Amino acid sequence: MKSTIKDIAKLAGVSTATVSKVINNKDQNISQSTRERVLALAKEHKYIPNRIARGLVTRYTKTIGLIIPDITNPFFPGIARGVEDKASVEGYNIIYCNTDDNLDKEDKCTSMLIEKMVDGVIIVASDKRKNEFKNLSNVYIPVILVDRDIDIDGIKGKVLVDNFDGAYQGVNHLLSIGKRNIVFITGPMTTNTAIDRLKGYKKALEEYDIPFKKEYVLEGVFKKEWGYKATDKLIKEGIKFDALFCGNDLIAISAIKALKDNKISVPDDVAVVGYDDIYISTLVDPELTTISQPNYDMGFKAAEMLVDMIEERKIEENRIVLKTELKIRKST
Amino acid sequence: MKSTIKDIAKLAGVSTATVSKVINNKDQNISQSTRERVLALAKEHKYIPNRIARGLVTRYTKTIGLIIPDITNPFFPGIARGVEDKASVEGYNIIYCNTDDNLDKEDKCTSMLIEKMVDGVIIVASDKRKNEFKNLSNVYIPVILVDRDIDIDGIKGKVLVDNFDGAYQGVNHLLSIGKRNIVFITGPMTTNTAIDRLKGYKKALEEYDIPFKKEYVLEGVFKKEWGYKATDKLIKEGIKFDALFCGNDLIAISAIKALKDNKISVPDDVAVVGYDDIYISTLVDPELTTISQPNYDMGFKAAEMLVDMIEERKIEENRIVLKTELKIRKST
DNA sequence: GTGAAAGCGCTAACAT
DNA sequence: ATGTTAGCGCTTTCAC
Repeated sequence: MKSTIKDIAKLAGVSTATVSKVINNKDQNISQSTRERVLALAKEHKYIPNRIARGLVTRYTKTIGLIIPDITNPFFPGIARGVEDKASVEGYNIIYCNTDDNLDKEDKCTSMLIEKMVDGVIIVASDKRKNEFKNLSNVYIPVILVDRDIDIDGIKGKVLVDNFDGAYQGVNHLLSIGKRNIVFITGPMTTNTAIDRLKGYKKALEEYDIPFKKEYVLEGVFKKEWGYKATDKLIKEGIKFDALFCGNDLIAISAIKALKDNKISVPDDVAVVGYDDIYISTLVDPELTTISQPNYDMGFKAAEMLVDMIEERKIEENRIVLKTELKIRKST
Repeated sequence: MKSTIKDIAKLAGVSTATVSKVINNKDQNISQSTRERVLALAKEHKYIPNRIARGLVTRYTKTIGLIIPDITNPFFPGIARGVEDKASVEGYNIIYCNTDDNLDKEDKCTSMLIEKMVDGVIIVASDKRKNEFKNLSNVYIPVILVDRDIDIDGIKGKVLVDNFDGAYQGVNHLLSIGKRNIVFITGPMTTNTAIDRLKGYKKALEEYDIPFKKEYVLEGVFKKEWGYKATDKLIKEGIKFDALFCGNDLIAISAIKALKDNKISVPDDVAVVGYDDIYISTLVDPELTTISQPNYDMGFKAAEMLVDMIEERKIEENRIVLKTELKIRKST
């Protein structure tokens, strides 16, 4: 049977208050002898403190909530791992939920997290969200937004990635290797992510005095099917292009597939740049040139910021924008 | 400010006991009028019950622990998602930890989970583990092992995959298309997973009256680097082979890369079969023939079994072995 | 039908 | 240097 603080107190012949003090090594006013006795007994009887009970009185559970769209999407495990790594060294556990970018599920998650008294939450929120998280509004725990820059009331911090610069780098690279007809196969333009990247795309073109053509922007979804479909359509419609700048690696990889199926060589005829640098991008043929996103770092930084907030340490920045990195490989 | 059961009780002019009863809709002996009044007040004041407090008295927190080696490894997100999906419909949350197959981290995780009073745990445990989880031994919560079949005391259930049959199917397929010199590039033979697959490999050969050659078994690690290295070595050493049966898709994909780099065509010269069916296996060129593992189902079934145990429902089976499925694609 | 009281395991003043 | 007490928010038994 699990032993409680009472058991240890009784065995040591002291009060529970004393045991509590030595377990949490608070207060130096405990004699060395009782301290040792208590510690020895605790060890002997495999005493594991009950954090639930502790949390009820201290109001801190040492648990943080992590809400992401879908752990099965290769973009998110890096974030989840970064969060957990930092959280665990700080003594926190992670309760994680998937939302499929569904607002109802997000609300359900936040509600459950509140019930469980998490100390804070990290969320990759749906772009569809326009208003605050209703469950989080009347509760004073810090909430950090990751990856998606959405304007929501009550958000205490953000950890983002510079999408403008990322796209700029990718397109600039294509231009620098002589490509001039660069098609941008993007996800939904309702998201800041896609909007910022389009800006970066335009900026790069501008610097090379290349007029922007809106028929070179293909708006779809961030899924692999879209890459194939979009590329196939370009070819069938006879649109002239010599490069593809893709909204993510999945799109890029399936675009390459479409090109191959149409006997168009990569990178000679058409160069392809992806986005994300999911780790299979080095496994495809040709290896994919892509914009590497610091997912792990995003998670890590978010956890760091959150813990700092929870423990009321001084926060340097409550909006961190991480840089992406262009990885030049064989597809360009 | 968050309202408590006391607040609602005061507002409704009843005792906390009454509020508790209506919130948990226990006991029919509550008049319709008070029930409605309480419910209305709870809604109006956004009352969210505190499960931490509740857990302290009921001994159930509606939380389960999920311990996996590394969420960043494409094999695990499917399991994690399956677990969460089933758990959440049953009203449970997931606390997740990564262990990197490190026994110390596993022990640390289990200890934290006990501190947080989880109702049960699902674990993909390290093959290195020989003895029971010490933190879980004197606490009476169910523990379910997933994917790796390890003999540990105190385990209440297992959800596994038929590795013998999976390997048998893969090798049998290679034989059926006329391949006779089939190399098995595997992970460490210290794991039941690898051992069972070797058995399946042998069985298939036997049925075709092909003698087993131990130089056709290359033992390494379940990482992509190993696939390239092993294949490269085979070629350099001039070993004759016409098929590769790989321990996982990462190995297979990088093996294909090595073949291509050596101008060996896939599948004509050498056919390749992977294992796992991580979703990029349809994105590589050629699309990979592989053994599809029911990861999501494993997680889902494990959560189902665990919740059944926690809620003391009748358990049909405490050892589930799921079937794999051969996906024939372009690499064979 | 409803409430009073005890208690889950723990911590935090405040005494002593 | 240690103990007493109250209480975190909730459920549960038993009494009315």
